[in-house]
This record gives sequence, structure tokens and C-alpha cells, in this order.
Amino acid sequence: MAEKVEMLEAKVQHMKEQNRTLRMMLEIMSKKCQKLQLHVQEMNNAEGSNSGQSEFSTAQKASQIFVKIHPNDNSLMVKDGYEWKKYGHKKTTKDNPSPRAYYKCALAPTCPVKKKVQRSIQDKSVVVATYEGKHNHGFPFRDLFKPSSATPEASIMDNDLPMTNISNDINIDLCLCNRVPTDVTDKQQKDGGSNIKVLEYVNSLLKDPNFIAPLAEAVVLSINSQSEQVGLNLSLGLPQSDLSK
DNA sequence: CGCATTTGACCCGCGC
DNA sequence: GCGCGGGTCAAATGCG
Repeated sequence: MAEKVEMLEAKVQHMKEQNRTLRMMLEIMSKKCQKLQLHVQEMNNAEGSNSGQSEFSTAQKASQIFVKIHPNDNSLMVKDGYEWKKYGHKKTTKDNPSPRAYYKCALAPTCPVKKKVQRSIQDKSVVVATYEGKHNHGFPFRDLFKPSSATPEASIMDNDLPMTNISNDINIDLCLCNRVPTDVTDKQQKDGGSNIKVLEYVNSLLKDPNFIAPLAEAVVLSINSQSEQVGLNLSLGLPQSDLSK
């Protein structure tokens, strides 16, 4: 009996820790969201003074992400949580001798989103994924956090999305789920030991699917509920996902 | 057998 | 008008 009570207490303690971590993350996300709102306001003001310019549309603009892969990996597959159907391939292109693959979003037959994937001409261990269009369906959370969808070697390093300057931190934080523990960036190394411990703890939590899926959903819903006030819709570090539909 | 991937052919826009 | 190159289609192929 006493053992059971101890076990339950331990569980409660564990849940409390998880809760605290979740709250911390939500707090951080809220702060970032506030920064984002400020930046959007600045952008809107700037656009207003630029009356002659055409309207900015993220749906029309192609965005790029850079994904580090294993140098021997020739698959040109970029795991970003969505399902993609390959519909074309080019052995070489004029500006880049590496093969290029063409993908369509396979999650919805009517989804217009396309993706081009090609190795970077500068760094062969990096592939450049170019996204065009906007998803007209929700984001597949389960697929994103399925172990099989997180390529060990692949980690999103940087992106050139329209929101890069203002929400890069958000992207990097949430993309940790795609990282292996050994994949420590320079930035993380500079942060010192305490951050590494936090990272280890976060990694242990990230291995628990029962924790991950509700966490991600809660975080994104929280952000989006705030973002709706300024007409924004954030993604999990991914280009132009549409979570609210 | 069904589905995903591969790959050569074809289409179309653009520059000369 | 022609050639080139990027993008797409669809038959062939491979795999579970």
C-alpha cells in the first residue's frame, strides 16, 4: 500500500515537472509571439507608407528551408511532417548539377502546395527545399512526431521564410524535435552546461509520444489563439502550414 | 496486388 | 521560328 502511494507521489511529481516545463515553454512562446506582433505592426506601418507596392502575399511567395542530411544520403527526402508525393525528377539543372526532385502535398488531393528539393551547390550535405503555395488543410501532428518521420541525420538548420527575421527562434526551438542529442549547434554549445541539462531533459520528454502530441497541440493552439488577433497563423517551424482549418 | 518511386518523354515559356 | 531549360505527366519498375 505504502509502495503504491510512493509510486503515485512519484508520478504526481513527474507530472508537476512536465507541467512546469510546459508552462515555461508556453511563457517563452508567448513572449516570442508578442515580439512577433510588434514586428508585424511595424511591417504593416512600413507597407502603409509604401503605397505603390503590390500587396505582400505569403501564399504566393516561395519559401526555402535548408536541411542538413547525411552526405551519403541520396534520397532527397526532407521530413517536415507533411506527406509528399514525388511527381518529377531532374538529373541536373542549369544552375546546379545535383539532381532535383519535385513533390506535391499528398495529405489532401486538392492541396496546391509543391516542393522542390535539391542539394545545395555550396554544401553537398545540405539540401534546399523550396515550398510553393499554401496548405489548405491542417497540420498532421501525429505524423510529425512519429519516430519514423524524424530523420536522425536531418535537422532544419535555417530558413528563408517570410517570417525568418522575426520568428527564427520559434522555428529553432520547435525543430529540436527533429534533432538527435549529438546534433548540438554552435549556439547551443555557447549556452553552457545548464542548457545542455535542460536539453537532455527535453530530449527525454520528446521521446514520449504521450507527452509530445498534446504538448505540440497545446503550444500551437495557444500561439494561434494569440496570433489570430493580428491575423497570423504560426507553424511548427514549417513553411505556411495552416493549423486553424 | 496495390502503392510509391523512378525515369524518359512531353509541354510550355522565355530568350535569341 | 528555334533551341534550351524548367516543370509535369505517365508508363515502367520496385517493394512490402
